[in-house]
Amino acid sequence: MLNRYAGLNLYRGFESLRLRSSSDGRPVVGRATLSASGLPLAFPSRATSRADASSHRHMTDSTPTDAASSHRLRFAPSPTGFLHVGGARTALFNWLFVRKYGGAFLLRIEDTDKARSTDESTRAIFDGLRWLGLDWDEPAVYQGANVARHRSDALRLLAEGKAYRCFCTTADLDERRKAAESQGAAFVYDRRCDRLPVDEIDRRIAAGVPFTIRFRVPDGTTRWDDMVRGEIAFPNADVDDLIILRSDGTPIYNLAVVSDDIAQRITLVMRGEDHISNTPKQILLYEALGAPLPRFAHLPNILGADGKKLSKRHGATAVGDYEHLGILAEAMVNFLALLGWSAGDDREVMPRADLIALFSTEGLLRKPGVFDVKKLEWMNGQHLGMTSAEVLEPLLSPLAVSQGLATAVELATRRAWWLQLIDLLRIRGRTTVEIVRMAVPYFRDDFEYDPDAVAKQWKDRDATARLLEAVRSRLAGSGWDPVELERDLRALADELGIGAGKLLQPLRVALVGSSASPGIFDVLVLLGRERSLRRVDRALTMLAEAD
RNA sequence: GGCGGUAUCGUCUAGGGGACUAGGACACAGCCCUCUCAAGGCUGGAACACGGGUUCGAAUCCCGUUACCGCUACCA
Repeated sequence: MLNRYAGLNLYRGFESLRLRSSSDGRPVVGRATLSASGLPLAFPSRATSRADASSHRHMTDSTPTDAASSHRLRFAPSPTGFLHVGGARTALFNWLFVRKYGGAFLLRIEDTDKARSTDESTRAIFDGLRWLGLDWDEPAVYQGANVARHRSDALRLLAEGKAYRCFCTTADLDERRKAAESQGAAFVYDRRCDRLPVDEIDRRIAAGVPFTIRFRVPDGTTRWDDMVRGEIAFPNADVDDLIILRSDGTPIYNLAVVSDDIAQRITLVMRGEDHISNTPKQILLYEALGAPLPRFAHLPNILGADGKKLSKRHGATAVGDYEHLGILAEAMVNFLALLGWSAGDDREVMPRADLIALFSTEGLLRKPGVFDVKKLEWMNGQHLGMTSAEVLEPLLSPLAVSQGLATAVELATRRAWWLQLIDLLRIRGRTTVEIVRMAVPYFRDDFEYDPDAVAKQWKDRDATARLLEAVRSRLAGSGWDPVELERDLRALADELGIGAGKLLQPLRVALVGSSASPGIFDVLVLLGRERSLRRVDRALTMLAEAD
């Protein structure tokens, strides 16, 4: 980790501030395009271009985009892990809002917790958003690049008497907190440092006693009209005097967010419900800083099957996990959109364009929802069925290659054939991974024969052998297209006096080793005459060999 | 503990005083279609947390209870 906070020189900064009555602090604008950590990733991708963003816009209906009231929303994840589905959902709603009503969707990486933030996580967040197709409209901002502004905002509050120095140590605070809790009481900071005489404060500063800066919460009640929950009010008495600047001069979350949201002129803060209790603190900070308030919207949490907030122990919770499981980004977006929002009618499966067109803040839900993987898979199957083979091919080819089914060159040479196979398989599978698995017998001869299918369809070995013998000679003389094959094979069944199924099922096992596959005549065409006959021959051999 | 939030089938939801013997979807079961599977169609079981109000009338409004979730850091 690079020492991105080097050179803060905090005590000097504090001193100079104390002598001055206001922070003259030249506004420090974060160098947004530069990653504080040196990541070469400031711009997301071509998908971020203005042109692209506006192409989304014209797909939606109406909604004014007059610059004066243009919305500015942001997604502000902390890079301490992979992009979680909860975070992805939050990002999606912010994105949907902007694509629907106009404005800008911003990305801010909250990397001020240097102990936990990693470049790898930042990359994972970019990858996840890119995969989902959630493009942001301005270069990503790194919060760590703005600590100077955060600090000057904190010092300004100090200078204006809206905050005070607190000399209490962490150890002391912990002890008092523990004591209060053991008596069943809620711990609230008793403002003892706010009552220190001026000369005592000066003495401690002179003695180099470390201090934090605490925001002095005013009397009254803080309320706001939450876009999803209606009015929420907190008596300020329940809001603790929060620390806004650590004793090492770095900012605390609530201050940093407010400072950045003001700087980025955010108009609507849409985030998870776990931030509800941070909101009064932040509103108070906006007011103290003299900045106009944004609107707030708190989305419900996403829960695991056990009803607890979704976390790693629930299994796959990173969006990247689902990408690897074979879920389509379109399906993931669709599914996530329905977790906390409803179109108001019974519409569930829909493409992104409809999601944008139908999105409305009215449809935002308050109740936490359980992440149901089964339904995600079903929805993915629906999307697979709606997506053309041409679109699916670039997704499936790498998988087929990595599974050793073929080389990329081979796939390219047999593209028409490959597309035809995809077309037959896409409505039968629920994930791309499953489709590739189903494709195995069409690529390789060493596929597995399903024991159950063999036991059931090749029960009477002699009879099956005679049957396949007949099928083989009929196949050898048949024209090789679905219509002729069907005609000839059905005729054979008639001649033999058996139902078509009695003939086709044993053949299916011979061809693909399973009792489930696309229509048998399509399978024959896909396999080709030579390979089909070879597989029948092999089945005959297997039937003869078996005791 | 304190503060805040939420409460309709197992799950996601529709519902916003009478159209509700509560609708749809996933999952589950059965049937149909059919060369199998998938898809599709049909059918079935399955819910308004509880208690008070308000009202001619409450899933819908109000209060309380309960349950669950979140927050309660010199984390974000």
